Amino acid sequence: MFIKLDFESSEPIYQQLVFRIMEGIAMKELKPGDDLPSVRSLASDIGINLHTVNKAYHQLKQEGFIQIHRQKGVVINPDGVPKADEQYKERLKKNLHPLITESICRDLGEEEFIKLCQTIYETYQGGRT
Amino acid sequence: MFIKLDFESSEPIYQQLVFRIMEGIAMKELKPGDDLPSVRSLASDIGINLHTVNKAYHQLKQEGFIQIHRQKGVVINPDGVPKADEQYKERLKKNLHPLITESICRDLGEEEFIKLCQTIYETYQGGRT
Amino acid sequence: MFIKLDFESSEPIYQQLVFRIMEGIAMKELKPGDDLPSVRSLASDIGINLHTVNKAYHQLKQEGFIQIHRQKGVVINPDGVPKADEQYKERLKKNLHPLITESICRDLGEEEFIKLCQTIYETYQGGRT
Amino acid sequence: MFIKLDFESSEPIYQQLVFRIMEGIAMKELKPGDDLPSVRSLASDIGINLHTVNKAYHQLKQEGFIQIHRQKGVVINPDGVPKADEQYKERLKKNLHPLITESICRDLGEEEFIKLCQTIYETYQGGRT
DNA sequence: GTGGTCTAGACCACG
DNA sequence: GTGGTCTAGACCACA
Repeated sequence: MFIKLDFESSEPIYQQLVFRIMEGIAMKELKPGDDLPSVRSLASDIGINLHTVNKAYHQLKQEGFIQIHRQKGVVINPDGVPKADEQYKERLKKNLHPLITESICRDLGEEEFIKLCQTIYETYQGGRT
Repeated sequence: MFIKLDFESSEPIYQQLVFRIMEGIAMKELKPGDDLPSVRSLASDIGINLHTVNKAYHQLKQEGFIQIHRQKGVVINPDGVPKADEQYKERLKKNLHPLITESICRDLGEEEFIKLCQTIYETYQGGRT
Repeated sequence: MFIKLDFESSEPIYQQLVFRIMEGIAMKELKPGDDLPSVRSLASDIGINLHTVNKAYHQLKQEGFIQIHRQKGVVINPDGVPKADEQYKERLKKNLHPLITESICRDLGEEEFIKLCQTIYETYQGGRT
Repeated sequence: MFIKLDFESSEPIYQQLVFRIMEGIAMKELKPGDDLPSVRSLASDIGINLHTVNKAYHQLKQEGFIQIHRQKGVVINPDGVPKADEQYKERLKKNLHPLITESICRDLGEEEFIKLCQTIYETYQGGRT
């Protein structure tokens, strides 16, 4: 797990962290049951405050990606991550909408948009090599 | 132009407003050269602060969607909206990335994801009905 | 809204605060749409840190009791509080279980236990007088 | 005595253990004078730390449920478990209060709440089957 | 050692 | 003035 954050970005650090960990899961670098570093060690590794890590972990817990055991630490949800349900699809749609709207305005066609998505999907094709 | 904002959303009002106007353009309800309501009238129509409308307009101007003339008012850029360039594609990719990452985690396949995008694209197919 | 907390208690302050606000709702002192004090003012009123209030508010938001508007402040969910669903009943049962278990051990009969519950329910009978 | 603990729960292990043993007593599986496993054997049976079992035992002793003899081991209090006194009722009430408060907020009526309690009481009706 | 809680103080975006 | 974020540092319960 190499975690690289962009401290210049307006995206909150804890949010970036959430996505970096999701990336690890999508990449199969992190598998159900795997340990995650403790809030303290991860915080000091990245050079951020432990509360920031905590917030990221709690959001991931909230969404069912990880489990937090009081004294033992943090693990990827051994039962696997919750599947996409209707609620998630709605959320996804709502997030996708403005991106597509602007793309249409800028004359970026459906085919090209989808090709772009596929490019990103390919990033995850092989998983860890 | 019916503009509906979600005041409960965590998305800033001005940002929502920007996208609503982009939607109008994508829907062909707003065409190059068309007038937009003045800051004042739009603000009072929607019932929001002047500054909020102002911020939205300036962001749209900044991105080349509209022109703001001191006395004549606000119009959709008569030369049309700037096309998608590499810089935009990069931005789009960056925004798309986390959405795709989470979808993969949640086992939402590429096909389904793309189908979802197409569903949204269809919304704009006919333009205003 | 008079909010009294027990700083000696082992129950976290933010948790107590959550229940005090729920009490206000149960008592009909707080009705859907009502404003709640800002995190800062409530914190200084009670004499605790604003982060503690924040945590309480976010838990209430999470459970659908309140809405947090970025700049406008905090209100009781205008659509009313979410009804008890199966999930809640399960949680309630799980919380009730040990209480009943110990009561049985201590020879406190079902009738007396229920009478005790009724006593508490009566507290809320009239609402605010 | 089958003891099942939920290591994912936020409830401390020793607390869960206390309630499991109370459950045994409420179920009449454990009767006054009965032996309990030694700290060591119970800990290794369940796969938890010695200290954790110790803490649970001492809490039970503190409340008069069990007796701990240096060499003879641990037994359920031969004089029976202490009856519910006023102090216990106060504690019970305090624990019940927030559960009832939230139930009222969620529109779960008194009748249904009591029915739920009765359901739990029934679990103990027949004792061990 | 772990996470949970609380405090204190700071800066920022928003409206 | 509002909530959102981040930092820093402290104490506690648990195992």
